[in-house]
Amino acid sequence: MENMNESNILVNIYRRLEAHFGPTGWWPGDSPFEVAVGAILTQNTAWVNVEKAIANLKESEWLTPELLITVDDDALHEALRPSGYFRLKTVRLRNFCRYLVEHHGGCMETMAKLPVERLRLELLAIQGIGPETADCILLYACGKPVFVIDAYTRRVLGRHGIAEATAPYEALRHYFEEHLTRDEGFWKEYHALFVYVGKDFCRSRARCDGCPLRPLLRGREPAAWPRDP
DNA sequence: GACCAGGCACATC
DNA sequence: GATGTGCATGGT
Repeated sequence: MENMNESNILVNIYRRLEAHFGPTGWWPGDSPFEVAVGAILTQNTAWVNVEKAIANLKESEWLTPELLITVDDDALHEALRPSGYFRLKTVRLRNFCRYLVEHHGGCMETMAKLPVERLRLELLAIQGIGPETADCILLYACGKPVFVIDAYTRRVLGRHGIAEATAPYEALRHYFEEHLTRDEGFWKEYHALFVYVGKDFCRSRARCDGCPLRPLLRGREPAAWPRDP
């Protein structure tokens, strides 16, 4: 944290968001495995639809890596249908489950014992798991200190001129990781709060009223209303 | 009826 | 390296 000014700005942003939204308790889920499943199913999908798919998996008692690998194709399609992209997500979910079973005996806690850098590379090597999904699994399912970047994060950064919203994923991740105290509980909440403020206030110019970041960031906002990266 | 939602892989230029 | 497209459903 060599640049204390930058760190202070980010901490102040967090305080504003935390004061406005309160604790988010992210990520919702009854187990690390369920969190990982949710991370895959929520790709480009509203969470409310993911909940329906996860409820289907629980109802069918398929919410284990071993069973998700072996259940019937059509049956899994139907279970995942509410979360969209169901053919794609059937494949992606199974890719992750096969990795978990073959490399860690199907145990998330065993997987989480790997060093974060190595585990991140292994997750990224799975077809269907990109940087955001990998980091959600690392942070919320494994408790690893990685800062998740998503479309909402970029939107908030762009709207308020906090950082270069179109910067590469890794550049933004490192920006937060270098300027914030390394604390996975803190980072879990911070990412969730970016999603909340991005949804409620940064979606359009018309929704800016009452944004908890406006009093703090006035003067730092870009002259032009940026488009989503 | 367009647009968006807690992305990713792949093709093409 | 940037840009475009397919993937699917449900809410606004």
